[in-house]
Amino acid sequence: MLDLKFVRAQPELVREALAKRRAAVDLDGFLRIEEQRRGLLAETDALKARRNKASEEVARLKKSGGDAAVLVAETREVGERIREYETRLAALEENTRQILYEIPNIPHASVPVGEDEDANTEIRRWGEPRRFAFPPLPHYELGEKWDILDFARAAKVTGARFTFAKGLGARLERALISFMLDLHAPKGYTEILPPYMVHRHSMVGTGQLPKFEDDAFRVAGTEYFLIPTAEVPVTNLYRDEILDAAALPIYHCAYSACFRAEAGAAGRDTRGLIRQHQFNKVELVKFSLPENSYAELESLTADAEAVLQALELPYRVVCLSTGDLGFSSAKTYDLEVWLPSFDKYREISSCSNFEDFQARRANIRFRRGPKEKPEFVHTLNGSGVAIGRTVAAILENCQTEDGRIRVPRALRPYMGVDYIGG
RNA sequence: GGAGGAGUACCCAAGUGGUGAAGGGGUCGCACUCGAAAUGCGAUAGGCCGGCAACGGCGCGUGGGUUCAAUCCCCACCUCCUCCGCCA
Repeated sequence: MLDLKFVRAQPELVREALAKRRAAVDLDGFLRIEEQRRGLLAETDALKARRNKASEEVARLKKSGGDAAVLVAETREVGERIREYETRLAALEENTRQILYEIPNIPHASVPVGEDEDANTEIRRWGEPRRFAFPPLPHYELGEKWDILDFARAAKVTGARFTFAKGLGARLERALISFMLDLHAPKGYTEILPPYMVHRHSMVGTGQLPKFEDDAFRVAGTEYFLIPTAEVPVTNLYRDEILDAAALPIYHCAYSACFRAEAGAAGRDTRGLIRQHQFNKVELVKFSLPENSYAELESLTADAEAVLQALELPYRVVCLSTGDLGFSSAKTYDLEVWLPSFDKYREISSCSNFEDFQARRANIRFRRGPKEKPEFVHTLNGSGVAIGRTVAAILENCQTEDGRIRVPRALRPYMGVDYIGG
């Protein structure tokens, strides 16, 4: 959520930012309603001031044995007008809040301007895509070949976009989770195992709602949502709190299952592990002083990259353009891992600085000193990294000519084997 | 799921319809002190909204209601505690 005062003071800046994002928001309409709201609020407050004064007078009269009947009758009318004004005010407030909740964040000045992912800029590459002396198999064929991934039975038991991992496949998921958490912990990330369901307010807090309700799974008969990422519960950990500046920055890492309805993704990535309704992910979340958040974004991205480097998986870092940037983010680096079967780099991590956009929604603040006014923290997060896509990347990048999978050295202590298959 | 109890500030806690929401601890400031402790004095309901400001409004878990006026009365909900039931 943007700062209402900022929107009012700098509407042209906001308009420009929205245009860069190709976001359609009726800013003039919003400002008009917002002005009405403030006018009505002032009138309502004035009426309330009158009523408060009159009530005090009634109390005084009654105490001294006087007759307050006339004043009471007068004030009753004021009360009725207040009620009427408040009803109209509530409607206007609901209106402005709804619009404000659906205005995306303003991209940082360093974000490349462009319509879509074609305008993303490559920042750096690590590793060399391997040249295969044989035609590499896609991960889903390798997974079925060694009976470590079972898509058919998952479809039978649950439906499309679900998977059973079996044997060393299940072990590989578990190994990756442990490996990643163990890698992040020494860098100051306190591990969190969060609830996999949250209420509506938390989804609003991080920006998934109200605009993207179709993308989320709602548990029928409840107000709970399955989390699309651990970002939601972990960022909301400190909602409605005022943190001590000395406690910042706060780093958390969290493993969770993630659930996504993938609305609008029909026909895309239908095979394999790339796009599932349920997948595992280790997430990194930071709470930072505003002045440090861009430095924190760089180190967060480096911490996510460390995972791929340790697993010897070639990747590149791209900076998302204004047209490709997520709703809540001011700046995002995607890590894209090399996937031989696609002959392409595919997203495996997304590292973002949300500045105070989520903090304002979730009301997460900090205080610099005992007498200082609270300020909003900056929140950041990044996948560190998506487990399912890492499994896909390992199977494809580490396959041998006979179709076995050479386990990356860093993972062997967790796997207990050097090869999968054979 | 059932029965009972409770939610007031950083913590404990009083307040049962009427101007300022007691008191204590803690914290901050000042005094005393070489310094600290102890002591004394003072401050301390955060915060949010509107306003250039003066100031006004909101705020006792949340949302409604009754009333000229609600921390207080009524209704619903949320959370926590105790007991019962069920349960990995």
